[in-house]
Amino acid sequence: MARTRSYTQEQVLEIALRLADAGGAEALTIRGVATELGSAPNAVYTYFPTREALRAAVVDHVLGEVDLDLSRHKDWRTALRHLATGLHQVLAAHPGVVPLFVAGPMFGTNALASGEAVLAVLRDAGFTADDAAKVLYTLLVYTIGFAAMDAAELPGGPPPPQRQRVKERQAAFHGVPAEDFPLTRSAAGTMARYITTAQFHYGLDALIAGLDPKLR
Amino acid sequence: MARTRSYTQEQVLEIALRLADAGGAEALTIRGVATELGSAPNAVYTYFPTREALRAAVVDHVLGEVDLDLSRHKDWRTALRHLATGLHQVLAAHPGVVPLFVAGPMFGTNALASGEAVLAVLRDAGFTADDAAKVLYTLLVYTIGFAAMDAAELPGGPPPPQRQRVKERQAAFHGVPAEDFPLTRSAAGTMARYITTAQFHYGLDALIAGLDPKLR
DNA sequence: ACCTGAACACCGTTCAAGT
DNA sequence: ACCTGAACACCGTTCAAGT
Repeated sequence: MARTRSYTQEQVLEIALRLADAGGAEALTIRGVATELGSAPNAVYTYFPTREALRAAVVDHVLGEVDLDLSRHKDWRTALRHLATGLHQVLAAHPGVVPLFVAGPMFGTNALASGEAVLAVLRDAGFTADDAAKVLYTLLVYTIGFAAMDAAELPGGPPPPQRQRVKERQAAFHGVPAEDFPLTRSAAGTMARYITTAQFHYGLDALIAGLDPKLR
Repeated sequence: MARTRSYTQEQVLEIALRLADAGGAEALTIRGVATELGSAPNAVYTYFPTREALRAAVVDHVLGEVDLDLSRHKDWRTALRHLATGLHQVLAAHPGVVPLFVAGPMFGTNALASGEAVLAVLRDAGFTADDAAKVLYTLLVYTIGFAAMDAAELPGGPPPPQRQRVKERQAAFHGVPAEDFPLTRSAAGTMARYITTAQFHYGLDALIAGLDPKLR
């Protein structure tokens, strides 16, 4: 007989996100979700056909946390900065989900909506459709790339405060032999700060500045 | 009694790289290496203490394929472009290793050597040590980020020719509903080409151009 | 239509034992 | 010092069966 689902897709999604937040990307498993659900592992396949489908859905779910209203900004630079900053913040808050972002979404509803919003801003600013798309992807590569390299060194669980991480990294760079790598060693302080939002904005500002001459 | 190793670390490393090239990052497993070695799984721990250590060693091994001699370039822009292009090519040739690059190396011999080379070029060009390090990281984030998003959509095995991949992507973007996402849909041709070296250079050129005003 | 039990073919890692 | 056998605690996924 027809029976009703015990859970909604949304509920399963939120459990998956909680697992990733608590234990990193590796903790987001079918069996882990099943345990949280109190069901057998294969019951999860009622809601998502594969582990990859579940992961893609989590990505688009998290992307929904980013503010996509770019219409209020008067120029494209501010709009791009706003979107990249918002995405950066959401990714930094969910480091366990970041590795999944690298693989996509591309075709999730929120992914398409955010892309469409950026393309509209760039069209209004006079970019060709071709240039607009290239600019959009460049921005995503930098933002997701930055978050991915940041998240990769975290163990799982809620991210420790930036101050503490910088301190630990400083200790690590202190171990680099000054005889062999003098320039690296003397830049240890800066390198320890690679994970900060200041470093993120350094690169972001350079990128946006450099995209400028592409405008007709 | 003391017995000699059956293999060198180098040989184990090359087996691991071959596994990643043939089957993607997921195929680079301790047990897979053991099978290739014709040994029990735990024999691999004679050569590397953990799976993570093996993966980090593979990353630095692959990084050794990149040409790090930047001294012959007359300006820093050309030097940066040369390094990024070389890294891009090596990463494109080993998509299965790219996910491991996101996690580091940072402290491998080749990683430190390449960083030191870039810092020297930027110092000679008049950058402060602080700016030089920031520029270096921005370049790495973009290059590794681009390769990671590229590699993520590949199944494992030798990468198919770019033409074929673009064609497949074009079909996928053709499925986006034009009523809801008209701008995305009309940029489908450009988006299908996100994986090309032309797209890589578009963003790279913008980035290098934008880093310019940071110079004193 | 949804869920369970049981199994298959995998993982990384550890421990005690052999040479 | 190096390697093996055996085990532990995991994976994703499939198949047949129950309600």
